[in-house]
Amino acid sequence: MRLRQLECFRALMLHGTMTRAAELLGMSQPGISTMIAGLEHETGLNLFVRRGGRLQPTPEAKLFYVEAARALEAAENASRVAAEIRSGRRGHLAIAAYPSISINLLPRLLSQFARNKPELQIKIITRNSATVRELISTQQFDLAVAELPLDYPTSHMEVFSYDCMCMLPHAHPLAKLKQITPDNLDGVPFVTLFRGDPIYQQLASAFSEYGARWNVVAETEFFSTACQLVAEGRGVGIVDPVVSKPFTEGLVVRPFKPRIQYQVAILSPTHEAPSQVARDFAGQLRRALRT
Amino acid sequence: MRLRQLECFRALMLHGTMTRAAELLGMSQPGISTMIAGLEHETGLNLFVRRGGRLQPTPEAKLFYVEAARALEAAENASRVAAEIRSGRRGHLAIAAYPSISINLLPRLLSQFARNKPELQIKIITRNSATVRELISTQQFDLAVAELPLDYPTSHMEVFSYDCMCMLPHAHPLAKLKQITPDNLDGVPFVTLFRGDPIYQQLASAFSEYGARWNVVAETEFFSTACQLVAEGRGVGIVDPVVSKPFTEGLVVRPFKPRIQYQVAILSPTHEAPSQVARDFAGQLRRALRT
DNA sequence: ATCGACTATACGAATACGTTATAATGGACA
DNA sequence: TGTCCATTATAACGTATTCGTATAGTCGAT
Repeated sequence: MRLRQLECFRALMLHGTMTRAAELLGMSQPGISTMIAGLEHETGLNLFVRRGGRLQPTPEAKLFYVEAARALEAAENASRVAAEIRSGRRGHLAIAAYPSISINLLPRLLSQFARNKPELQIKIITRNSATVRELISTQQFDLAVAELPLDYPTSHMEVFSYDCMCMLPHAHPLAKLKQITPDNLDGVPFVTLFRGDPIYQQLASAFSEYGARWNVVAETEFFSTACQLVAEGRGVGIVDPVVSKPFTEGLVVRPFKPRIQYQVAILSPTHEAPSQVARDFAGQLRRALRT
Repeated sequence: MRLRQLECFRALMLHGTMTRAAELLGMSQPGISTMIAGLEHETGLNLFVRRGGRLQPTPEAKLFYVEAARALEAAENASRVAAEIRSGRRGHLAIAAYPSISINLLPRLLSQFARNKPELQIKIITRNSATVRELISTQQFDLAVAELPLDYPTSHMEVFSYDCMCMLPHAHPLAKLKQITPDNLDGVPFVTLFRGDPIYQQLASAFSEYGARWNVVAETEFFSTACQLVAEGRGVGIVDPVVSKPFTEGLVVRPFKPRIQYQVAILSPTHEAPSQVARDFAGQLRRALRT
């Protein structure tokens, strides 16, 4: 039993004559005739009685039609779903990300990506970078974004490195400088990430290298929190130029020397091949993180 | 998208390798390979990644599989239903019949016919012969059984004629005769059908022809009722030899002269072709009525 | 009787299907 | 490292299916 036969059968049942069914399916009348003959032969049912040169569906045809239509619809549905999957309109996209990126950049990118994809199920789970690393290794997510370094390296990792910028409140006197160095900040109230963070360590050695006093007045977990403190005038601070950009609105941002490196990475599952949607979105994410 | 492709896809998803899928479907491995390649090409989906010379289903394949399996099952179901229809295991059989036949013979035949046909829906509607005639002309039934004559003739009518027999209570003195004539029954209490019935008229002229006194002590609507009265010893009567046979158990039945003719007919819908089940059962019925 | 609308059959070309033979790939193991 | 084993992919080829055109047959209506 072939789908084409069922299609012809349905058209014939719906339109009464082979000639019209043929028009509808864009094929010739003899084509329909042979299709129907084949279907009758294969099913062993007399689907039509030829009376007066016309076809009349038998009771068997009416019974069979119900199932035939159902099967056709299921096949057509499968086709449609294939198209949806292909175009990324259907599928699921579970992303694990560390907090800073999942607050603003990720949802912004995702909602743009999901436009025109009504059947796409999106999940964002926010965890610290270590947990993200674990989640992706247990294949629970299609894509993950974590800060480096990770406890142990992963294959399928795409790294993005940034040089952190110095951020100052709007009317800060140092805003006139093109570039900030630790000696400019000697004794200036400073908002930084926590002691355990690589950023903290890099800053500490930068200040000691320049022989400047690092006056830490606040430690935060995220850049976004630090940005808010700086905006409130609590001090100056340091921030990455891309992921945290949305939080530096209204602040003055200047290059910082020496280089304070901040790295994030896009991680993919190792054992399972990533889905097309995941690859597509990874592309979007890559473009955004490269900027 | 062809069903065969979906079949191969399913087998491959379920069994992991093309080689095993091929075995399962009774075809060669290259056959599966080209089928899958065709499916991937037509749907535009990368269903499998070739890694390490093995196939690994992509997330897209898993999504698509759900719909593919559904479509396949629907098609297989249609096939199965076709087989059921063909063998008469599925369908409906609505029969209109006049009372005498629908009391015993029809249900007996039907239940025998419906054995091994679990999905066959049976309907028996009992009406007098005139109503039966109308029901069948309005195409409400697949088959009808009515007594003749009908008010107006119908095409697709198969007539069965019987010579009525005389029935006597068990120990009746006339039981010793091989054949009964009206003069044997001169003045004998007689149970007959109603005055409007052709049987009544035939009996009346038979008795008058033989110059015998017809002593009608009871009029009934059905032969079956008459039989019961005769069994109770209320009198003798007349009965058809086939349809009413089940009711003459324990009675003495003898040929009657002159011929009292009783006719029934199997009627088929005129406008619509009868279903295969209807034709099949008509055959059973014909055999039973001919006996 | 002829026309019009329809279905069935014959035949040929393109496509699909499924086979065998064979190449290519990669993992396991000595 | 090389060899064996299991797997997938490709090529070549015969057969079946599909669908077109041409044409014949059938029936009802005018």
